[in-house]
Formats: sequence, C-alpha cells, structure tokens
Amino acid sequence: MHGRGQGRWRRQGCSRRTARIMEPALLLLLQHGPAHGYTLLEQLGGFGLDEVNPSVVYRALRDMEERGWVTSCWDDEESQGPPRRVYRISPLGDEVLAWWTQDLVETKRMIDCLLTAYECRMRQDNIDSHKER
Amino acid sequence: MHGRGQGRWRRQGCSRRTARIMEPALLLLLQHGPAHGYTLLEQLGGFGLDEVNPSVVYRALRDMEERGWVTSCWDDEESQGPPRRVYRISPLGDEVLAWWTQDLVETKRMIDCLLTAYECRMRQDNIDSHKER
DNA sequence: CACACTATTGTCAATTTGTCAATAGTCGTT
DNA sequence: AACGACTATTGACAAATTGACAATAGTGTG
Repeated sequence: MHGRGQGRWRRQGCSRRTARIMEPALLLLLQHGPAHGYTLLEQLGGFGLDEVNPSVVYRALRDMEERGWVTSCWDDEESQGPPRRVYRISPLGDEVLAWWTQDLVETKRMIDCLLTAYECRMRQDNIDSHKER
Repeated sequence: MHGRGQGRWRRQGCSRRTARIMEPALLLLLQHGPAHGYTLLEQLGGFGLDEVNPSVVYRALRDMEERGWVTSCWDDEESQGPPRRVYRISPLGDEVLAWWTQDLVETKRMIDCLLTAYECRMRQDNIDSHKER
C-alpha cells in the first residue's frame, strides 16, 4: 500500500503551486525596491502565499542569487536583531521576471482551458439529469 | 557554484506546472468516458500538455488508481498491440476533480494577482521614463 | 542572565521527477 | 520465419525538490 501519494493532495496541498508562484512573486516584490528576506517573507502573504516556511523563502533567495537574478549585501543600518541581508533585483532578474510573466500567462491559459471544459461538462450533466425525469 | 538550479527554469521548465495540471486533466478526460492510457496520453495535448513522457502519464494513472480516484481493467477487445488497460473514473475521482477544480480557481486567482501587479508596475515605469525626458 | 523576538543558515529524510530501458503483442515486408 | 515499425504498458534509478526542524546570532526587556 501507499509508498506514493496517499493523501498527498491534502497534506502538502499547494507545494508545487507555491514553487511556481513564489519566485516570480519575490522578483516582483524586489522590483518595487530592495528588501530583507524577513520583510519579503511577510509580504508574500499578499499574494496568497501565507504559511510558507521561512527556510523555503531564504533558500529561494539564495538560489536566485546563485543564478544571478538578485544580488545581496549586508545592511549597514542596524535594527532589532542580527545583521540583515538586503536583496536587490538584477537586470537579469528583470528579464527573468518578464519571461516568467509570460509563463504565468501560459499557465493561466491552460487552467482556463481545463475549467471551461469542466464547467461545460457540469452544465451538460445538469441537462442530462433533467431529461431523465 | 551551482548544485541547485543553474538553468533549471530552462531545462525542466514546466514540470511542476505539469504535475499540477495533468492529474485533473486526466480525471476530466475520464469523466468523458473510459479510456486507455495511450489514448489519454494523446488527448493531453489538447490541454497544452504535449511532450509529456508516457511513463509519467502511466505512472500518474497507476497512482490515481492506488488512491481510488480511478479503476482499471484489461480491455477485452483486441487491437493492434498488446492488451490495453481501460481506466474509468470512480465516484471518489469525481469528488477529487470537483475539489481540484476549486484549487485551480484559487491558483488562477493568485496568478491574476501577480500579473496585475506586474502590469501595473510596467505601466508605472513607462510613465516614469516619460517624465524623465 | 533568562527570555522573547527578529533574522538567517544548515541539514536531512522523504517525496517527486525525468529518463531510459525492458517487455510484449500485431502487422507488413523480405 | 526473421526483421523492423508501431502500439501499449511497466520497471528501475539517479537527480532534483520539498518540508521540517534544529542551529546560530544579535537586540531589547525585566
């Protein structure tokens, strides 16, 4: 039994959706201006990405830096807590965001395609069950 | 360097999107009527899911069967090739599809949220660069 | 100094994915 | 009847990805 799946779609739920959305969301937030990881973490909620594990966000930021989408340096100004890293979007990051936006448009198109087909099916089923009586 | 990412968004591209779309797409296709894996594989292209590896589709079908979303049995009628498995959607599968549809609506909302913010930013940038002159 | 809060990093098992090969039946050709 | 082309499905594995939790570290409060 199990070994794969078994309630996966309930427990994990939106993991893959998150992955697909979080990085463009971070880039978009950074396009608004430089920011700390912690701030970004909080702002993600605005895109419906609440309850993301901090590790996941920080890891994403570091990965994006490795890929050259963002740059970072330690913040000079001190504030309550340890030194904070400031992230900035790079020109490459701008490009990636533009590309990614297109990708999201494409994804949206696919979803619309599915939803339309589903609603169409439901309507048909209603008509059919009406005829049966 | 690398170890993670490094061109990931180019090479793999839409893997996570695929995962998020393929299973509901399969369920939807099966709601239309029983079908063979091979047929479904071809029909997925209609939802923009061309170039999905056959293994991936067959594996998804088997997983869905394990979870009870679909049932399968060998086809009686012979056709050019080895015996084929016929998949049928189960009542549970109907429910899952309904739930998943809601999930897709939610995903779409998040994407819209992002795209709106992005377009808004682009418009603003245009205005700004216009003022500069 | 103990504690709560802000911030960031490191690690690891478990899951998921893509890929490639293996199996297997049918049909047409040589 | 051996061969290759096409239809179908399955198996197995390395690599990538994820979530969860612990570790580190500075600052302010009582």
